[in-house]
This record gives sequence, structure tokens and C-alpha cells, in this order.
Amino acid sequence: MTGHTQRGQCAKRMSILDAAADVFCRQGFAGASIDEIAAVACVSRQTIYNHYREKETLFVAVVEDVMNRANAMLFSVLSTFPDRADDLEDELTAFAVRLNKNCICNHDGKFLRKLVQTEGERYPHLFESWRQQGPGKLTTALSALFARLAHKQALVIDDFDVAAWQFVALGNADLQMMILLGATPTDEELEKAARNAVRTFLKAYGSPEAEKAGHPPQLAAISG
Amino acid sequence: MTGHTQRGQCAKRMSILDAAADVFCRQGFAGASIDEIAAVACVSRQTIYNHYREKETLFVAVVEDVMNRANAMLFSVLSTFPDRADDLEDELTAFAVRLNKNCICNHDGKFLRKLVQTEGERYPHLFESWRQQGPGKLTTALSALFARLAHKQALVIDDFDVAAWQFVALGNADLQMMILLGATPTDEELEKAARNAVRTFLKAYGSPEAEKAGHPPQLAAISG
DNA sequence: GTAAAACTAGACGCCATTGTCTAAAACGTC
DNA sequence: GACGTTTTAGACAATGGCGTCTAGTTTTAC
Repeated sequence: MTGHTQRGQCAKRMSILDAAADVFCRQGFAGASIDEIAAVACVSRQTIYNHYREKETLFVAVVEDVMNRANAMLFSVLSTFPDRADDLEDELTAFAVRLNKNCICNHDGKFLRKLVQTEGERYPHLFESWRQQGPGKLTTALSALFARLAHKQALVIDDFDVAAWQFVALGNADLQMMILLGATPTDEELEKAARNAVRTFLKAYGSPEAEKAGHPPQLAAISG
Repeated sequence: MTGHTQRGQCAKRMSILDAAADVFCRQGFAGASIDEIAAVACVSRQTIYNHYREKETLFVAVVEDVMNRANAMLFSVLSTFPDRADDLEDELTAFAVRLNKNCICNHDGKFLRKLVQTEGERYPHLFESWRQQGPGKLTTALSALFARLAHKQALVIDDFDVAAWQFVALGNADLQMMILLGATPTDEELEKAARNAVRTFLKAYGSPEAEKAGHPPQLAAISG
């Protein structure tokens, strides 16, 4: 139980977890075979059974592993939310790109979406905890961040929770089909999707005082 | 091969297709067993092999069946899109409710989302045709319908395709999590989600001239 | 260097599933 | 009522995956 052994074991464990995530994601739980996972992980089948009692144990461990990584990435991205009202459109667009690219369209996001949908009913406890720690906290965090921007007069928002979800939903609007099919969007597609989303978001929630010359508000000319 | 026989066979076929859709949706392709499908359909296993050569043939037939039903329903709902500018918010909200309830949150929608995601890469041709005939035509149709409203000065839209996707995306925003977990939203939840979506959509795309007393535009008071 | 621990390759029993086959039964037509 | 078609129930071989076991090899600790 010394450091070296731990490192070796740890490496095998990670290799197994990565391979299992790959195979489970492609084939689903029922379609995945331990032999294929062992082959992808470059490990003998017995080693897998040595670390995890059975297929189900392995599956749960994989899901927890991916969940932890995804949540960490999510909060890492959240910490880059724009704090000041300057260049709000560009800043929000860049943030939406980061969110889509690193949390939703990446491997882990694809894995979780797929597996939550297919196995969620079979493991309610597992995915309930994901929902609470992932998307649940995303909502409250984003909601608070938008509240801060609203407090600084950069946005005009009546319901922060609703606005938070709508921001995320708008960000995915153009990518929905690609997300469904598991394709990875290019940087241009990500940029364009985020740009469209933020433009519409700001048309709905943008503060008139914060508008700059570049994008005059459509309704500014109305008198009353 | 007379009428009665046809009717009997047809009933069996439908029974098999329905049962197979149910089991495939719950268990996935790999996890579904012919025996379970036969049991749900109240049919002997041999009858299934009599109608469909093998499991894969049955699966393809089920997907095509559900796709056809879903597309028909989609266009049926699309035909109820509001045509006049009166009561636009209420009309759009009711439309969004219909779209979510009958096309996205129903059994067929759940089935297609699940199966496109899990088996889409294995049957690219099948799901490509779905994409073109379903969501693809939804975009162009919605886009044209919004263009008509814009032409009537009820909306102000620069890019109709983008607006169409955003309308759908906003409509799903509140339901995303339930959709992912396969839960069926209540009527109240559907109503509230649609209401939030349309409010924001109209804040972004609403025409100032069409605004009524009930919901004054946020930017109307600006002089500049 | 040695001993313990971990890993490998492969064989093995077990079970579920697929797809076929057969004989009997149900159904509809004439 | 006789005939052809369809359905049924069950047996059947073949396949493949799971999980165990064993014997031999590599890695790690001291």
C-alpha cells in the first residue's frame, strides 16, 4: 500500500475508467462487453473484476467519475463569467462558447446526456445526485451571476432563474441537432451559435443604459 | 389474403410495433429481448419472426413507424400556428404548449430522442432521413410562419431560421431536465414553460406597434 | 534478492438470447 | 364441414457474455 503501488494501481484504474466510459457511451450498458472494455483499456479482464466486483459496480464507478470531472469543469467555466458591464455582448458570447465547448459538447457531456437518458430510470439515486450537483447548481450559480449584472444595471431581469435557463437554452439552440447526434461542432459553429444566442438574450434582457453604439436597441426610437 | 385476414395481420403488426417501441425505448436495442416484446405484444415469438426477419429488421420498422407518426403529428401541430397578430402572446403560448405536449414530451418524442442518441451512429441513413423530414422541415416551416407574422408587423425578426430555433429552444428551456429524464410534465408545467418562453421571445422579437396594454415594452420609455 | 502483491492469458460453467423447427391449434374462406 | 393460412407453444442448437478459477508472469516493497 505504498506510493508506488498506488500509482500503478491508480493508473490501471484510470485506464479502466476511461475505456469503460468510452465503451459504455458507444454501446450503452447492455451492449457493452467487459472484454471490449478490457481490450480498450489494454488490461486483462480479470484485472477489471479485481477492481470492480461486477459490471454494474464498474458502471456506477464510471458514472461517478465522469460526473465529478464534469462538475469540476462546470464550476471552472462558471468562474469565468463576466463580472463587469464592459463589452457585455462579447464577454457573454465568449462565456457561452466556453460553456458549450467544455461542458456540453465535450466527451463527458455527451456521456452524461446519453447515459442519463438511457439508464437514468434504472439508477435514480445516481442521476438525482448528478442533477442536484450539476445542472441544479448551475442554475443557482448562473442565476446569482446574472443578478449581479442586473444589480450593476447591465441587464434588466425580472426572474433570474428563468433567465439563467433561457441563456443556456438559447446557447444550445443552434447546436441541438448536433448534440443529439453526438457530433462535435467546429469552433466557427460554436462561435456563431453563441453569438446568435447572446444577441437574442440581450435583446430580451439588455439594459438600455448599457447599450453601445455597435448594437442600437430596436425599440429605442419609440416614444411611449 | 382477403380483407379480413389483412385486418387481422395488420392488428398483429401494429401490436408488435407498439410493443417493440415500448421495449426498445426502455431497454435500448441491445437490452431488448424478442421474448419480452412478444410478451408485451401478447404474441408468440414465432409470429414476430414471421413478420420481421430478424431483430434488426424489426427495429428499423419500429423506428420508421414512430418517425412517420411523429412527423404527421408535427405537421398537424404546425398547422395550428397563429396567423393573426391578435392576442399574439396567448396564441404563441398555446402553440408552444401544443408543440411541447404533442411532439416533444410525448411517447414518440421520447422514443426518437433516446434512439437517435443511442443508435443514431449505427443507422446513419435512418436517422438522417428523420432529421431531414422532421426537425429540418420544422425549421423551414416555422421560419416561414414567423416570416408571415413579421410581414404583418407583428414581429421584428432579422433572421427567421435563427428565430425559429430559438423559439423551440426557449420553449424547452424549463423542461430540459424533465425531457432528459423522460418524465412527463404536468399541464401546469407546460403552461408555465411556454409562458416564460413566449414572454422572452416577444421581448426580443416583439414588434413595438403590436404591444398591448397588458405587457408594456421595457424599452418603450427611452428617448434615443 | 526475496516475498508479496498485482497482472495476464486462458479455460471453464452458467445463463440469456437469437433464430429455426415442428406439431398442434385457431381462424377465416368456400 | 374441408381446406389453407396464420398463430401458438415449446423444443432445439448455436452464440456470446458474465463471472470464476488456475497457473504463470510481472511489478513493487523492503
